[in-house]
Amino acid sequence: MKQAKTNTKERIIDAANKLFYLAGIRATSVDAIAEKAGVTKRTFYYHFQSKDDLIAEYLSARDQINLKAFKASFDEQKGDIAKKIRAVFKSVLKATSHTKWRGCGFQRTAGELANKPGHPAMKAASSHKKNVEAWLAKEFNQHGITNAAATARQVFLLLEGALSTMLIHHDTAYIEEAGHAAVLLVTNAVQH
Amino acid sequence: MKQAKTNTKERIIDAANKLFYLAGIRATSVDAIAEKAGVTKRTFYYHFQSKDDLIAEYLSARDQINLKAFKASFDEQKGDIAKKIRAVFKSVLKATSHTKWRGCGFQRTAGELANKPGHPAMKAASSHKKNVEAWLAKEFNQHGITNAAATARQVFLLLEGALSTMLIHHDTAYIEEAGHAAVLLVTNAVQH
DNA sequence: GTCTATAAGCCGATAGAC
DNA sequence: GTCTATCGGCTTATAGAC
Repeated sequence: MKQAKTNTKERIIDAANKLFYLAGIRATSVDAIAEKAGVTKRTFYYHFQSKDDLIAEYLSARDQINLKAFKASFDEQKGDIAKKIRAVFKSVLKATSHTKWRGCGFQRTAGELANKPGHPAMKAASSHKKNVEAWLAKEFNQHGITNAAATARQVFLLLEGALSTMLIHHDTAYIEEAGHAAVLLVTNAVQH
Repeated sequence: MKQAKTNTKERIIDAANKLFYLAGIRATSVDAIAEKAGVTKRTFYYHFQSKDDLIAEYLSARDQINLKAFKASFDEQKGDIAKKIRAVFKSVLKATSHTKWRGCGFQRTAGELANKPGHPAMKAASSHKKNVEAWLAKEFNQHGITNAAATARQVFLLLEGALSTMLIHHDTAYIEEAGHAAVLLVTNAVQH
């Protein structure tokens, strides 16, 4: 029945999410995913056309989850736009402080697929990052920042740089410094 | 004789450099590297203990090459610190405009090895990024910026964010916006 | 829709010759 | 220091049964 089909597919995506994020896409075999999901490979290939197909679905499923986390930390913080941005970076600091944190899954997947620009997972990564930047631009615009698009891009770049660097150095001081710079740029933009 | 040994080893590293950067570390086989270098696998394993060994040497060899490129664009530009930083971002714009550009090799390698924190290649990536940041801090300090370390880190984060994002979007507008923000932060820091 | 079994090939690494 | 040959295992994906 339909119910069972959906559960199985979601269980496979859940397993892929954990394994892909932990060890990377190419280092994770279909065998390992099927085993973790508790299904055989035959079942796996019933639900997914190929491993590439699963990779794309894995990233697409992460898009709204990550975006909602950003929005939540922003919306929950009361005060001016500088305070709200500070809250966003603080929530990233908290997320990246976990020992299980292994960088940004979108960045890492894009890195692994760098030689396949048309890959659906690459499009999913691009789409997600555009969504984050567009959300920032929308909020900045609503908070009276005239050059909202440019400022949003600058804040976005600081965030991405910190995510990338913290994967390499495992030092949360980078997201803090990124937050300081972001607040500086936003405050500066409000006054113009 | 020693001469021949050195040439062979360098030829293998050259081949690895091209293939690793093009397709990624895990997607590149030792077979493919040996073939491109024009040696057999037996010869490969005479010069390198393992594939992991080669990965580390590949990144270590890139450290000074990249760093010198940064320094050159900075030193060649005459004028104040803002102009020099603008020149650095402009040189990155030029480098990332090539169709063969596939992101930052250090970021991509670190992403693939995210689950192996002690891997020598991860240490090489960390070391390289620290060198870039430390070089910026040194220059900022010499150019009379009081909070040189913090400003250097902010500029570094903008650079890293742009490199990461351009791999995903293939849009050089990001390095331009990063450059604008960097100049803004540096100019602001000079005045304090 | 899920199972067992297996294809066909590529992976990193090694053996022995010279 | 470089060659040919090959190991054992893992890879994505498929075949046929129920």
